[in-house]
Amino acid sequence: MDPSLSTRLDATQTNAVSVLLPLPLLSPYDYLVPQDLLVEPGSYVEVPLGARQATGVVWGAATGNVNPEKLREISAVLDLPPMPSDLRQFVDWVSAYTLARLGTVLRMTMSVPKALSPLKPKMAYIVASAVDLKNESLPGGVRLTPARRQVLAALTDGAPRTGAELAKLSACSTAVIRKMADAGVLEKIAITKEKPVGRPDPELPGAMLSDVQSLVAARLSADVGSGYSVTLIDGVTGSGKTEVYFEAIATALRAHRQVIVLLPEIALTADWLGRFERRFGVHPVVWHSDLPMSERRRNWRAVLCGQARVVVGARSALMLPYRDLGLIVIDEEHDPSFKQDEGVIYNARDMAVVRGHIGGFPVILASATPSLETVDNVWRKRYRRLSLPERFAGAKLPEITAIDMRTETLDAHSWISPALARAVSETVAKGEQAMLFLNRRGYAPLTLCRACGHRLNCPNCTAWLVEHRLLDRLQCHHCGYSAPPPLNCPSCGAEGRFTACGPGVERLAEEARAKFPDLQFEIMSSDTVHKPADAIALVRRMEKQEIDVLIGTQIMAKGFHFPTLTLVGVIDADLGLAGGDLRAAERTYQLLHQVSGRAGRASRPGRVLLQTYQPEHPVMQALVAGERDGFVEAESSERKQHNMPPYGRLAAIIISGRNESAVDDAANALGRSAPRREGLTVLGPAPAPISVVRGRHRRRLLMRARKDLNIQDTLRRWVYAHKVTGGVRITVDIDPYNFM
DNA sequence: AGCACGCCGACT
DNA sequence: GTCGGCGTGCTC
Repeated sequence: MDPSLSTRLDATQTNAVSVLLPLPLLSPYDYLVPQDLLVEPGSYVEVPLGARQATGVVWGAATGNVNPEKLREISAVLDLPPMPSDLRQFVDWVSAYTLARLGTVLRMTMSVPKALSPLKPKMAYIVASAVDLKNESLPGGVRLTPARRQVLAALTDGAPRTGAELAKLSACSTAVIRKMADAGVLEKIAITKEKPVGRPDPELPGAMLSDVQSLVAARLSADVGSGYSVTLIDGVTGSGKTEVYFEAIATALRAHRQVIVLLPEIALTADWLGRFERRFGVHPVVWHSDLPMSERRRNWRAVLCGQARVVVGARSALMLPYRDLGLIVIDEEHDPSFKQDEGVIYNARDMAVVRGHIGGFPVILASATPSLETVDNVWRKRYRRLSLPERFAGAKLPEITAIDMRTETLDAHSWISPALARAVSETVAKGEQAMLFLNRRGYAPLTLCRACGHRLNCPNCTAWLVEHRLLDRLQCHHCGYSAPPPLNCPSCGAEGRFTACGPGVERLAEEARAKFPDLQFEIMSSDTVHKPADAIALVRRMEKQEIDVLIGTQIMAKGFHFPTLTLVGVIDADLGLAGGDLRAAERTYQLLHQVSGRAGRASRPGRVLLQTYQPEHPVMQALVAGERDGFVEAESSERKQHNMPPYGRLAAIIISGRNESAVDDAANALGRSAPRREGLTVLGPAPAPISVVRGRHRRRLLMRARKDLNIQDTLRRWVYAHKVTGGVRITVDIDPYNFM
């Protein structure tokens, strides 16, 4: 043993531990453990920090890298089960991989500070022991009025009720109750009741599965409890992926293991929850960003204490303190929304696999259009693939045709080609419905002045303002800026000379209404559908055939089932291909495939028309020919050639700040000191494509490295050796998806 | 994240 | 002369 270490341990009497705090700190702090406190790794503790108290987690042995005389004592151990060790390992791993500070990653797991302390007790009433209900004799000569009789009746089961509950049950005012308490008829007690979360029942009958589905379900179930594995369920839309992974969930439940299901935010629909409830008898515990505080609190505690058995949510559900996690399902694994772009920048799909590896349990990825990253892992035999090739109940995949827009003649300010218009008429004439897809919100993406050519742009960002005619406002989709449309041009002062350029869904709806005055149209975008209830209402109206044509953005693409929808028209199939995004082609393919899947989901066959100016593009060719695998292989060899992910590593370094020259200086300094070594290139600095967002100027550097190089080490030595001032911030994005 | 310290503009 | 803006730095 190192003698200096032993004296140091003696000096601190060895009863010190390290405590990680949910603050932007790089490492844990050491604290003394008082004799009367019992702590273990993972204990949630309260510690003094400067002048205040903070809650943290015991991370392990003392680090010993601070003067022992500076150490202060842990104040209290919270009355909670300790943070499980696999979650602590996971926090360490995520921090090391993403280069986010350790304390910042811990904070994601402690996102509900109120959940750490016990619920504050409420006052409730029970019948006083002196009251004899049989003889109706009340103490202190209190008369038994009808209202008072009602109150006593509401309490006969012995359960305490709050004043408000009791007043409601017995249809009287709280004054009656207070009076009865004062007279000694009721007794006031403190209660801390927490509504328990539902317990899913795996033994309820599941859906009828086809032979292939049963086989896949059985193989997934066999994995549960036998260690780490990753399986891709590769199944076309409507092949019953959900019902199949439900059986794996049932197996995990029988084995008393907790389960996470991650869904893209917009796929967490009433439809999905309904299917879960039909299979397991209750709603799952849900977790997403706009959950009310009381529910967040309850769910967080239910996860830690083990009452929550299945948690369904967006990516942040991965960071909750599960005590016996045994299965993670990532539905729509290819979806780009699993990548978090702010704060701790991470990809929930990849981190879920890591969590499965640390915890030693299976991870299931499901998709009809798996990401190239995942397919490559299948090819390299790191993941297993199970295929569901058939649409359930005999439904056929839609036929996809391209409309060559170069040969169609369209009027000015018109985006629906004659060919598509004909298809809409035919479809509606058969008593079926159509969908027009345009992935652009609002009326028009650009407004310009015909007098001087000025473009209306956002005061905080280098972006155009999007006109939203339904709201009569101009909006910036990058920072949320919103203003009424001006009368005069801010540049030349000309009045009423503005002209809208390009279509959004609102403008498309205007054209469609003019072309088909007898049909019913409805717009579906995040502007018209805010709550799940809005979506349910819309689905109902579709089912009742009150809508002939649905016009919308990508929120229509997922999780909705419209039985008599048989035509999908894609207005601008090329839209996502512009811009130098590494995954533009892959993403466009996935999105258009997804939207196409809305057509003909029941007994009637569907068809899809893609309006494109480049029908020879590999994405269009693959969609039309139904050649998904060929497309993925072509995309793969393209990426391989350029050493792009998944065949090389990528990291973006973003330098931002309000002072443009300070940002430039910092970016140039980073560029000059970029590491030079074999197998590694650094590009930039260059202004970000949207160079100002929310008033912050941004420059980017891009690092590309061979797969066997440890880019985190390189980045730490390079980027974090720079100290920046003047409000400049440096962010590192490992495996970037967003190049804006 | 808080909170204190510290150095430059408009007020009792 | 002070009050106060929030930039920088520290908390075991």
